[in-house]
Amino acid sequence: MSRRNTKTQEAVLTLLREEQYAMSHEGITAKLEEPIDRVTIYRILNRFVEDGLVHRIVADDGRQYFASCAKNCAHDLAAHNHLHFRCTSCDRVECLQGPLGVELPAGYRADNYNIAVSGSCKECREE
Amino acid sequence: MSRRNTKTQEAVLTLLREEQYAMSHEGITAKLEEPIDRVTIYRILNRFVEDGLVHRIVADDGRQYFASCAKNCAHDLAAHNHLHFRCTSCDRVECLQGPLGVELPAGYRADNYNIAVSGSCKECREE
DNA sequence: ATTTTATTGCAACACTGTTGCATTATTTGA
DNA sequence: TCAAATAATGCAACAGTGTTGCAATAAAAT
Ligand SMILES: [Mn+2]
Ligand SMILES: [Mn+2]
Ligand SMILES: [Zn+2]
Ligand SMILES: [Zn+2]
Repeated sequence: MSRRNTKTQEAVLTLLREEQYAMSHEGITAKLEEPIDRVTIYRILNRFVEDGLVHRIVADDGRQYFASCAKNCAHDLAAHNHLHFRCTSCDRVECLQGPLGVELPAGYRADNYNIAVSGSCKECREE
Repeated sequence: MSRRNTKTQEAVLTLLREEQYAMSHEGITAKLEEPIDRVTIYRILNRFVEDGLVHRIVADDGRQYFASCAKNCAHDLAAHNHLHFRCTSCDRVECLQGPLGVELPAGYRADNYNIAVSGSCKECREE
């Protein structure tokens, strides 16, 4: 099942690459000029994650956020072992700095990292 | 709005204190011998979190898990800055070891830590 | 051009968690 | 001890997020 190129997917990918924050489905919908079906957006995002173009963060608000993988992203598990910050005021989710030293007990295997902190970001606190 | 003592709440709290894993609403429901209304359980759990008796983890399956705070838990934010592991085979969520060195950029304030890793636990991998 | 099948849109669904409101039961304290 | 105040409960309805089924559409391959 090889992928096909569509305007729709291009639009979503471009959006994610231009945006410096991780975006929720809602946020993506809001920024797309041409309306795309909700379900289609979800399917596109899942495909992107599957293909390693994008990574998924589940924040403590229980929602999924999507961020384009960095250019230097090796697309391996460790590359996504970094901190995410969700500001409860502006509701933006940022990918922060490099890998965190997360160590599991012997015998455990990590398949996915989901490291998120919520609070208020610098910008919001300065008001 | 002071709290009142009820059998229902006792039952849930006892369950959480006896269980060594963080439990989901579903898991709690399954282990309660006397049936309690779904909504009541949710409300009880939210109260426990509010009162600092229990902490809430949102795993990357998007669901909430609840774990009794350790006896030595200071009930401050830092005390919950530890790793959680969800096994995708047995679906158990464990609270792991001590505080992780999570550093935020200057000017940010953390209100909640949600550090979760999913994968397979030792027990499941040994099969 | 024709065929193949990945992608889309729509409808319906599943799941988790919340809110409104009347009822019940724990506290308080007269 | 009893009555009043109100926290906790149960039920119904709702809200939000994400998924699945299926027919229609459109990209790619021949
Ligand atoms: Mn990230
Ligand atoms: Mn924990
Ligand atoms: Zn902010
Ligand atoms: Zn396991």
